[in-house]
Amino acid sequence: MTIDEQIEFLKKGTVDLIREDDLRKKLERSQKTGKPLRIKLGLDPTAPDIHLGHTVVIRKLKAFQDLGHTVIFLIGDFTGMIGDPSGKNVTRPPLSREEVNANAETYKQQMFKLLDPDKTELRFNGEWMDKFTAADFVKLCAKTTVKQILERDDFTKRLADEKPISLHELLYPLTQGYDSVALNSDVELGGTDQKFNLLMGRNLQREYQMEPQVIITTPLLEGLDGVNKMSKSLNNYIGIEEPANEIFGKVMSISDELMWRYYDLLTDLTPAAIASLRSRVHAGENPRDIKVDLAKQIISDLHSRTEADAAEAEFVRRFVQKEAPDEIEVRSVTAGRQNIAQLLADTGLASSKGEARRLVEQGGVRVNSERVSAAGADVEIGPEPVLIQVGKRRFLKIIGE
RNA sequence: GCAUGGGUGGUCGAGCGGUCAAAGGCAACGGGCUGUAAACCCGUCGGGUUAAUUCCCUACGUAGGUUCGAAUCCUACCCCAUGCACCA
Repeated sequence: MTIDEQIEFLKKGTVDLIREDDLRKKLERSQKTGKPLRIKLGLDPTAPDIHLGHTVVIRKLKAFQDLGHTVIFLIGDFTGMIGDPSGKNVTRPPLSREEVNANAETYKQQMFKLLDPDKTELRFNGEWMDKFTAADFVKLCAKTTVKQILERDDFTKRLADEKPISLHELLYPLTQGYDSVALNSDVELGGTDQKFNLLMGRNLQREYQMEPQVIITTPLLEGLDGVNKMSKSLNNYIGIEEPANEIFGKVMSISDELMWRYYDLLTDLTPAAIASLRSRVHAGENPRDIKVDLAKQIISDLHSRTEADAAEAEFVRRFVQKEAPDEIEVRSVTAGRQNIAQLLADTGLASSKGEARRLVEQGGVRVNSERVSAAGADVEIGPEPVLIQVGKRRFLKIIGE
């Protein structure tokens, strides 16, 4: 690829590239000297549960790797104590060395589903931050101004809303920025929400007489609801380690509109290819089929092509032909006649008896595929397994003993 | 420390002596429509109990109190936010 093509490739699906000229210079130099660029991605030491939202930026890292550059995961074990300012969870208890290491392992394991381990470095900012003395820290603080820090959107807003800002939160961008100095990074990636922090790294490098890093931001992926950003706490996410069937189902439940967004950010299709899919839908093709392809592509990346095919087959059987799933958990209870509501509560299919009653009354419960209409109904539990279904997706087989 | 405003169900947020298991929104769950789309519509949404919207228990920061009766009033305490205290 020519440098121009590389830049096009790297730019795809990004929001900010600051600055393109700097990137060009770095790429050219790297090509000439054969020295790979150092691409940094900062990670929180907690929550090692990566979901599809994170993969947007990971895919971009992969793009750099494919061009021969080195990816550096920077685990913010020190900054983790601060917590990225967001108004909530302003301080977090420091994690132990063991916990941090365990989380780092999980990161690796999950990240390497997409990335090449040989071109990846894993670092901790504790390496240098733990050695910082109070004097060092003061010197670091001297590199910026209060006004500059308060420039950050989040702070500006909270100030205006009379919401609290803890002093230490102001230090977050500073320590994160310093990591770029310590790592001598050429490029730092992050979500658009990280733009301020990334720029801080650029500024600090300049303060430390270094060549400033290029920053690239990727959009925040909308969650399954299509509105909020994908996050675990909103429960609108697809985890990177979820079983293929789950992923398939979740992808199929997104809106047609959101599907295009996912195509843009989560597949390797070129913009032109995506446009042609769009025109097929315009021409009357069922968007469902296009969505099936999307689901399969995502699963292929995270699992394998075979699993993607299997997930599709299972999906068709379950939801198109409305048959029971392949594998259903079997539970045994005391044999005999049992009240249906009590049974649902006992087996955990409903969280309480009242809840169970409601489910039955609303027609959400089937026993051996027959809808149960009265909460007072009894079910005979014998040696033959009884199939209980709650809603569309919860199944359990019960045998009496 | 002082002043002011706050602490309500998963969450946001109303209620400010009875009709409050507590409006409304969001989330969640079930049903309908469908492509398990989304949107939309209907219903449910503390726990137990009943033939029943029947009765009981738990719940509005914590602990006491006033009252026939308190999420609502009083007292103490805890917690949170903002402002004030220096420059003036």
